[in-house]
Amino acid sequence: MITPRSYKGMRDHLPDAMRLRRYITDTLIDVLRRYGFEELSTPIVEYAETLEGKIGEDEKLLFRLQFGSDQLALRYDQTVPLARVIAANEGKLGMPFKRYALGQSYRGERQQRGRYREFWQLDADIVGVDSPVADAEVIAIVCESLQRLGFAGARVLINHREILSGLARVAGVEAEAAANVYRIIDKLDKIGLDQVREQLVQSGVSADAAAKICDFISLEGAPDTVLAAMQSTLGDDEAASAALANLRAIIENVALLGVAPESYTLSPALARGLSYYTGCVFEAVLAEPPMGSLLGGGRYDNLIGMFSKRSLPTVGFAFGIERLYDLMVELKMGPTFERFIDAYVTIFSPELEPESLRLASELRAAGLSVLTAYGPARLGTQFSEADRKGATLALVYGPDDASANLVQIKDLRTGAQEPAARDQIVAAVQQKLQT
RNA sequence: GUGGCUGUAGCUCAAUGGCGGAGCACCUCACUGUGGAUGAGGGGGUUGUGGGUUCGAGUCCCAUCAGCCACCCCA
Repeated sequence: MITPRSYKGMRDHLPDAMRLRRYITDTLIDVLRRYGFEELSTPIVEYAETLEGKIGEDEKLLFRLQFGSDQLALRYDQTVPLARVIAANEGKLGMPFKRYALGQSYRGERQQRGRYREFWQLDADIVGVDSPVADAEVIAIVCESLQRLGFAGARVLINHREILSGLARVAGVEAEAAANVYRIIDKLDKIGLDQVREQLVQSGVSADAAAKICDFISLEGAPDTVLAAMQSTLGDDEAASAALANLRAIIENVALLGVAPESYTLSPALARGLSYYTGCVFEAVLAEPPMGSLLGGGRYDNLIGMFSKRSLPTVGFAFGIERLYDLMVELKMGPTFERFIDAYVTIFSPELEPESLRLASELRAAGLSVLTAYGPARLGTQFSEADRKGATLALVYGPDDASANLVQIKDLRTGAQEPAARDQIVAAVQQKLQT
């Protein structure tokens, strides 16, 4: 016998889990469709060279595999494969191109809460425009989606990579040390300002520069206030000023798109790890319980250029389905899914089995989800199974019903039972389901 | 990848180094044309796995696997 075990960090999704997971992804995809996104899906396996050199230090987390002499890897996210497929099909797609994709990605991390080696993401991107309207649109989508799922308290944190670069320059940090600075300030929420200052100094940043950086990342308040304060620190840096103007435009458009002010905030400490981001970056977090970010995204204007002579500006993000799901289970959110089968057709006796199966067939042809018994059994047992399997109605066709041309329809929600004419059964069942 | 904690029935958890249990869930019956309630009965475990110490190990030791937490980093 083989021990039935699954690989660490990877989990099976049983029907109970899949109902909620499907609800989550259906809800999110519905929002994306209303914004005009189209589905574009790529393979899980890529040539290793496609993924290498795009994601930064975490490249060591790539699951690598070899088939014959082919050097392959499982995708680490869906963004890099998107860049590849866009570069190869640019002429067919028509810019700007808005895509979404639902699927697994793989990272060889040690498993922890909210972190799995196989995890599902719903990725969405707008390819081919650098307008701040596009950045604003994806942020609006994110806010709307979280609302729809019921995460009223979630907040979207927004920052800009070029503002961080400007901060590093203005503080006098060497270009090579900048990545380290981003990594440290990104931990502000977790370790606090004093620890950030300490770690900055430890990493070789001067006390003066560390103080400047800490002042900057402590900025908070309404976007206008924060932007003005940023401007006064970074005003002399040309690239940072451009980034501030860009971020201002994005924020203005987010408001125009109808997003409530309390659902997003500027967060000067937000850095995000993936090395391909070039502009605006954002993520969504929930204050309680702790779960890391529910989604993450930003603008990456140079990634497609790594696969093509011509680069294409792109902004995108990915929902973390595992985290959304785990949180919704923990917080008892989402529908209850008590009745997800329309009808269960009982089988009274061997003689009446054929007619019961015909009955089920008619209901299915009308588009209903129908279970049948797999043989005669005590009616009590059959009702019990019908209830357990989530049926709304149970149908009985017994000898008395057969001779009277009736079918008994029992509503398992209430226990009430009524007869219906055999030749009107589809309409009668549909009518019952409406109530 | 590094460090720490945990692992007993499907689930939640008991059991001083001395006979492995409870509640819930599941199955059968009371009930041969009616589920949820009630009652009676039943099935379930190599105590994650493999070694070791001991007269005796769920309990102590080592290894391993998995999960949780902290790093690292991230959805």
